[in-house]
Amino acid sequence: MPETARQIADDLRARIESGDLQPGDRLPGEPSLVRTYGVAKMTANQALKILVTEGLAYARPGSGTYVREFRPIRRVANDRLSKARWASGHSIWAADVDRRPLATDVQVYEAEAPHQIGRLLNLEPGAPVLVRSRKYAVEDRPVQIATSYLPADLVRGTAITEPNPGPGGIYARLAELGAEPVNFAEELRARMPSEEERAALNLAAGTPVLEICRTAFTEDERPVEVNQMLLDAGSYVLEYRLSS
Amino acid sequence: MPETARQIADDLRARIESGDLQPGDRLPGEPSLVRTYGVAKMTANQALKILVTEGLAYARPGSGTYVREFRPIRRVANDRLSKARWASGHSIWAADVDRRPLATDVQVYEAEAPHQIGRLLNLEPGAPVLVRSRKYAVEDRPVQIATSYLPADLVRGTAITEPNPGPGGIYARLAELGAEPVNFAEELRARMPSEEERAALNLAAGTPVLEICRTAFTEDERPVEVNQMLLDAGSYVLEYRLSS
DNA sequence: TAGTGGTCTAGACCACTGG
DNA sequence: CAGTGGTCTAGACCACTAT
Repeated sequence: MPETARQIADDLRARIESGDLQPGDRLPGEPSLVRTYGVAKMTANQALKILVTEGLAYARPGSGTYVREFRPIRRVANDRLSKARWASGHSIWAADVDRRPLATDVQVYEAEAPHQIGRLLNLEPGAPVLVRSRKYAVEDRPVQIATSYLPADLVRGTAITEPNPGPGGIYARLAELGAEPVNFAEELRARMPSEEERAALNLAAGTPVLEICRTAFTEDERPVEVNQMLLDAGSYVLEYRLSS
Repeated sequence: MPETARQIADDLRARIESGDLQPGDRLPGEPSLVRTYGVAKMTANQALKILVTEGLAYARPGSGTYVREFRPIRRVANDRLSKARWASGHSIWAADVDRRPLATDVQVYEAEAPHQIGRLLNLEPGAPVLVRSRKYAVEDRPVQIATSYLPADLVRGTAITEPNPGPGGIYARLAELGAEPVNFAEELRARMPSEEERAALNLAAGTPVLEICRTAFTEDERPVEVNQMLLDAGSYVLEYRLSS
């Protein structure tokens, strides 16, 4: 009787979705599945692996396979409108408030603009950019990697070239330079991570990433920053507020 | 020498990322991998399966395993700002223009408001809602499922209850009712699809979905529509434009 | 008909966890 | 220490594709 691994996975999935198995609960182990379904150990292994790749469970070698939990961080893209009375407190996904990611591993250096980035920033090919890359973590768990690119000619000699750019962050410093970002364009896509990305974000199998490319523009429509972000999709809910 | 399947997958992934293997190209088959790496057939199979679950390849049983392509549709969430001169033509991901998804399988019916939806619409528990569900497809390939919920008391007896609501769509009809949506809140999340979702969107393994919940508000901050969307992440790039 | 991916078995060894 | 998941082998059968 083929199709056995999928069958077993279906059974377990049903038990998860029905609430019979709660987040954090331990699933029946491989030996248990071998006994109750009369299959080979590897088939039991594959059944569990299906749930892991679906993001419904995670395996802890030597211990067991467990139902995964989903407690996302809320990222509100739009700051000014966020105080609007509409859409306050009305969210479909529960999210922990005040679990704010903290920046770590800040690295700042100058480099030649990558092709795509230079194009977004309206720079000549090969022009220098300031690169600010950092990782964000919550409770020691990495949740996001971000890399900002700014025209080197614009920011050289300012606090933006420091790992800690001072109060208000780099946007405050840009404002002091007469280049305050006021408009933003975000491009967003979801996909499975590469092996390096999996390692860098310490992702469980079956977790997609959200890739965001945000370009910041001044009042006179000049692009002054490109920020490329990679988010652990299992840790985030994004929120956008739009008018008109 | 363990770790073999991952090694093989790494080799193939490198060849894909280097451009040695182009999108659409056929990967070395299982028998070929068995010969060149001296492994068991099942190990070769698992190596290929790793690339499939990573979304880098897809398998066509009886034919071969091929490198996947990524030609997304661009979805611009914000309409009014979309004509801004900033952020025009500056996109990081190439996307086909004019591959517009078409709605199919439109179903309209009245039902009791699901718990979460009722909350978002500020309705009494158990209040009736009009449900409009439809599927969107491009070139016969399904790319999105969308379900809208509107307060039944508001829209009963209007063209909104028809599968085809007329020119301008349901928002034009809402405007005629004095309930024009002008503000929107979108919550967004990426995850792996369930089995049903995989089937409904005809998704390849290793393709995440984007789940979007959009609430529409009138000028006087009244929620009038909740639209729940499920997108094939491999088919979409989302764009948001923000001010201030 | 030959080749392909999909799946299963029965047994094996490993590294790790937890009491 | 026993129990867990992770992986590999060698062989098998199936349904499908392409020629």
